[in-house]
Amino acid sequence: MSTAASAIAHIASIPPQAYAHAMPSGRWSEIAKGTASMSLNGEAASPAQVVAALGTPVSFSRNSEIFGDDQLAEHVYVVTTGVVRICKLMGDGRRQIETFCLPGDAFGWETGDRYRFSAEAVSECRLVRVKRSVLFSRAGAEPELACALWALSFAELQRAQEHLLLLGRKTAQERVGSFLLDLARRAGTTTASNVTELQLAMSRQDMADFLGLTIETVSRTLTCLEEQGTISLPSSRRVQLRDRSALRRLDS
Amino acid sequence: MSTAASAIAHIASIPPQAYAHAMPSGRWSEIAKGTASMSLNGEAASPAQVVAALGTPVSFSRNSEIFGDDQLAEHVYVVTTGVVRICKLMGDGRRQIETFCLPGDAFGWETGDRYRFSAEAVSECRLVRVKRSVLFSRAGAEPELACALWALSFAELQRAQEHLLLLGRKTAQERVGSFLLDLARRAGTTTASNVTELQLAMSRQDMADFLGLTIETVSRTLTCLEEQGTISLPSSRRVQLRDRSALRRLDS
DNA sequence: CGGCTTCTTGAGTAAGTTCAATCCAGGTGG
DNA sequence: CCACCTGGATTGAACTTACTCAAGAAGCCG
Repeated sequence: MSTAASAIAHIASIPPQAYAHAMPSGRWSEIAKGTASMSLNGEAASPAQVVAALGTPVSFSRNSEIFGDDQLAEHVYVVTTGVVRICKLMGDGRRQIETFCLPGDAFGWETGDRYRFSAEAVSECRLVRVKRSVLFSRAGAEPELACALWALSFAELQRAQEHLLLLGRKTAQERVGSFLLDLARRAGTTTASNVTELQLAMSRQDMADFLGLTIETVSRTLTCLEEQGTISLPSSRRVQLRDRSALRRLDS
Repeated sequence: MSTAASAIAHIASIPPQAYAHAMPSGRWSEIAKGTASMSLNGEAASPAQVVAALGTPVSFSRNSEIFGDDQLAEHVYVVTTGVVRICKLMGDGRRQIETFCLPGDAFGWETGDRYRFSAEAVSECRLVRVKRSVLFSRAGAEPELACALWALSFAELQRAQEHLLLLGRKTAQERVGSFLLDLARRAGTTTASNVTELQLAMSRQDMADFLGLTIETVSRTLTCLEEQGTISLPSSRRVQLRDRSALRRLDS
């Protein structure tokens, strides 16, 4: 299979959008009206697909680094399968995970010439890598692409803003509850018995660094939610949401 | 003075950029190269000015609401003078201030049709109000405007990402220190004796809700920094940065 | 079955919160 | 001019939540 053909296969498999509710993107003129759609070779396409069409597929293995902090920023990435963590490190080793990128999410946006954080594969993952120079030089001539860039980075902004409230003002229970609900919305599968189940790609340490807690607090909080009957934990990486209203109460 | 003429006066007084270091914006084709500039009637212009050129000036008095959470999102705003706080509220009254907008900053970005937070004037302030419908319908035809929109909302994203690290992983001292340094960079004035002085437009409560702390902790932390000789507090709303290296150590 | 990593649990501690007094600056009115 | 009032800021003491340190348990893979 040629690189181009394989890229097309990748693009087709990019899901509609992990954050669809926050992404009524499309042509600029349509954002104002709230109706919006994009196209790619005549087919309807999400912003992620419009961007991914300009790149080539790449794969990364579990825990490998996609790019490092302060590295020259040459590419933007769109996730096809798997999970990526975007993190910032402090001098003494404290780590904050800014976000987990799921299929359909894009990362690596910069206005400067260097990345301001690092990106690592949480699980095996397949991405589409797009040259920034290609993206930006084309955006000038293609309003639809420009709009897609805006929509994708704007989705990041919304996510970050929600996360500020979580980190600034929520309790440990609320943080874990919000996290589970968010993951369920973006990547949950609902079983026959109407129970939503989650496969956690990330470790407890990753969750802790995302939620601004310690690994022990995350573990204890999950146990506590299980004792309350809000969730069940068939195994440490699998979570079933038993009482969504209780979780939603935690989400505020 | 006609509205148009007064708008032009406003635009001219919008500062280069509060977050200049994060905004090498300009034409799309130039972002990739790292060189970039915009123009307005032949004059060089910042993204904020390009956007503000399409709006009309408005004023708000201290503590008045500019728009509320869940309100119909019809406008984007650019700050000319004064300070605006962008906040999210939880059901029980807990508040998180996402950001303080200073002259040159823009706020009110949305992809949906409603605001997802409220905006209030911290001090008397003058803004330029731009219709979203105008902005977006023009962006399709004017790549330079599209680029300005992207640059402005991207500046917000970078600020939010920095703030995530602060809220997730920093101690009270580090939070207050980072906050003071950030304000100094964006709005500080350096006196003859080479001491940077800040005028705080916001109350201790605002600072607390921005930093994810309580009002008492903010107050105690400032007192503590003063006792260490890092800052001095001629009055509760004026801060002098005495030992910047100590502050930078806190900023990590 | 070791030998590894990851996760859980427990006990003690510390950072920051809560509640409750002041304190202080800046208007207002006598 | 000064007493009074008011909203914001500071300080103190007790308390709580989440952290730290330490020990086990549970998976996972050779």
